[in-house]
Amino acid sequence: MFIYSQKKQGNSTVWKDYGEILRRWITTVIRQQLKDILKKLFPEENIIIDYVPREKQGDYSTNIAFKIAAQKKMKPYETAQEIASQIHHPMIESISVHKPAFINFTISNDYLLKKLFSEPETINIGKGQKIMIEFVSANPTGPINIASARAAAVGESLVKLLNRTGYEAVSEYYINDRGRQSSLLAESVRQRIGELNGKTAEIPDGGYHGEYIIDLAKEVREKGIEDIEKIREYAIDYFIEGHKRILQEFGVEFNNWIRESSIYEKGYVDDVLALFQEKNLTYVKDGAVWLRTTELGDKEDRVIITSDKRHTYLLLDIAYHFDKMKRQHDRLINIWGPDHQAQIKSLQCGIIAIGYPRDTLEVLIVQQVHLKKAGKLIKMSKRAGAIKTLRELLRQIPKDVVRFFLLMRSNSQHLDFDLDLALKQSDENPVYYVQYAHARIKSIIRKAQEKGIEYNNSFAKDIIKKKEEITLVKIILRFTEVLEDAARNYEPYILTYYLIELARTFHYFYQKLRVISEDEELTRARLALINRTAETIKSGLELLGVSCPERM
RNA sequence: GCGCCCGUAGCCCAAUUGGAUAGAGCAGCGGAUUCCGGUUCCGCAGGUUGUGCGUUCGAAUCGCGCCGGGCGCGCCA
Repeated sequence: MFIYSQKKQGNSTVWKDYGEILRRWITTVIRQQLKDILKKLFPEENIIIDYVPREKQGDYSTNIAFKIAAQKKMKPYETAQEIASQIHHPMIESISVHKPAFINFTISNDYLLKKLFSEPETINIGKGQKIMIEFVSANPTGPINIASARAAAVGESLVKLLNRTGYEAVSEYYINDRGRQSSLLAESVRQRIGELNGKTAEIPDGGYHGEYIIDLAKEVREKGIEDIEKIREYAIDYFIEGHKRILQEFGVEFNNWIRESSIYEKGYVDDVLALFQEKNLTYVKDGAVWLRTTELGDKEDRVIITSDKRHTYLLLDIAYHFDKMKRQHDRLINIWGPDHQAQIKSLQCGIIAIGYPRDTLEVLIVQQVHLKKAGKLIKMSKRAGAIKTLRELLRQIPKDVVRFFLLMRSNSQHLDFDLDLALKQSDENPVYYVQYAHARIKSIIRKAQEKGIEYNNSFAKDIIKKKEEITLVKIILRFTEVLEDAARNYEPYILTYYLIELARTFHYFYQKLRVISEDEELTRARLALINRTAETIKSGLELLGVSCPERM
């Protein structure tokens, strides 16, 4: 193994401008800085910076030597040594070359600590791009179920993550307030009203059987509403209000609620049809109007107007996305359940048809949620009354736990929601584990204040040097990198896992070292350190929509 | 039949998106703590990454074929 220590080389020109360079670089994420350094040496290459596996020497690592060696037909290990010898930077304490050809960087403690206590970074991977995320958009024909709850948790967290990383992101909820489903709803309610009046209810095919319809019917009867159109209106408002209330209770608020009917009112359905006509993208077959989606990459052409002159959901969806783009968004993200997976392609073709690039729209499929109790999955049938709703879930499990649990898996993973674990208020429950770390820190800080100990971020940085301290410093500094990864991948769970690890690292630190001691200088430094830890936990939980109490 | 997702320790899941000796938690066994919050920490044990080929310096990750599980595939939304 080769080690190049920059200090030993005593390169005075490198070190002369240390202060200046430090000020200039300090606001950039470490991983990005290393990328920039290597980019100067290899402008053509896609530089990849990894974390060094635990128990290995160094903090960050690059595989660039493998690629260069392959290109130039050189030996990887020697190439790595040569590259390593060319890199000098004040933040790098030492560079080492390992086995096949990894180049590892160890960041200097001094630099890490100065960075930790400098101004918080503003991350800007989004560069002000305007993104709209549409999610939940549950039909106003029944209560919000648990699958939608997951979409709500993911969507809201994503909006926050994207805004935190330099995008301008907003959320939207789309309401299907017209069309077949709402007609069936209205008729189902009318039948139930009839039943309340002593007749036999005849729920239409595809209608709604749930008991919640009976509650609604009682209300409608009370108000004396009889006209079917008025019933439809009332029923839709009833559910929308219910959705708003429960989502608010869940901590999810949308920037905008938009109704399908408003798309019609703006004339966008006709505009879109005219646009298709103009581009010769439609034709009539079997009395229906078809969109030539095959020409845009779909498997088959799709019907947009049925032979009995009804508009299909696809046409409406395209018109709705036309509306979204009219509102000056650079990109659109939709969060859908797996049952809608087959529609992605058609809609993206629609996006092209109205004149935007295919990747303007990205659809995230968030997989289903299964409830688990006593080690067994609870069967969720779509039959009336058997649906597990968000409301029911929130009656049993605290909001914070539900949010956290729903963000513990990657979007594409099926999620088993363990009700027994969720109910436990012990360290087995990861939400409390993370919150407890924060509360414990706050308790220590209160204790210090009672003793009249003042602390701030300006202390001699070489006081912090124990292994447990430095490990904590490093993991806190990774926070911004984690936010980038989570935002780039649209995966809040990356942040969830990070917070558990951060809490674990703190608990370990706490177990090994005392914060408040006889050594006043050290006490002040450690108070500053744990205070940064608490701030990071709080900031992370906030992005997940989970609260962060001072005491528990 | 076709499309998408998934398969990793007894259980539930990670693995920096192609990197180094595959890691946490739970369950099991054994320890720590006069103390700033014991809702904490440490150790032990646990693996042919469903399976077979292939791609390359390097594969849990990529490609093809099987096996197993889930969800879709309307002139419904």
